[in-house]
Amino acid sequence: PNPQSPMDRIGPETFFFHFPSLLYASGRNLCYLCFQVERKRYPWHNYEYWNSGVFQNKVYPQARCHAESCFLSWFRDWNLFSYKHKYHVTWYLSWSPCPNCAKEILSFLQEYKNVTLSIFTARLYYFWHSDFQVGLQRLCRAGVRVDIMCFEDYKYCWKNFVDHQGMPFQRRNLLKHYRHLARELGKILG
DNA sequence: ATTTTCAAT
Repeated sequence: PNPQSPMDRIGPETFFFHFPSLLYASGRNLCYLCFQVERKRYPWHNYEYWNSGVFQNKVYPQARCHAESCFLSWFRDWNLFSYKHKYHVTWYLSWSPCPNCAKEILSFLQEYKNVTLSIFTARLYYFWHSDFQVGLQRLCRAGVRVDIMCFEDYKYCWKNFVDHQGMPFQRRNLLKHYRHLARELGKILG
């Protein structure tokens, strides 16, 4: 699958359907990945905003591409990317990474030592399966920040990744099972 | 509430 360009924003209805921190999230058969990339050009500089957008997993006739994988191939193939600068990537995911994606992320970070990653996820994907737990543990051990999306994260996403047309942020049920999921993640990561 | 969730029916 060739890398596709990200979207700028998603609609409010998509955000409110796909991003609530539900424990039982039937019908969320897609995954959204909102990303922001910051760049530090010189060691004595601060990180500055560099790029942002939204990926959705893709289903090709003969292959599937999880949202994380879409981002990574886009980032790899991106000509403007430079090994000379440092990058910090932030993801806001509707589902946390599966074991395969965790593996792919880890080898990406092995390859690009100038990139660091923070993952904020709305929900934990199959969190009761041990292989999914191990994937998250490995990410954490490799220095990836892994957290459940909190109120501020939702507000940030609304502002930057939702086509809100001036509508103020509403929390609705976005944080419904936040505490439960944060506890589950805490148990997984120790 | 021990679940179906990067679809399959």
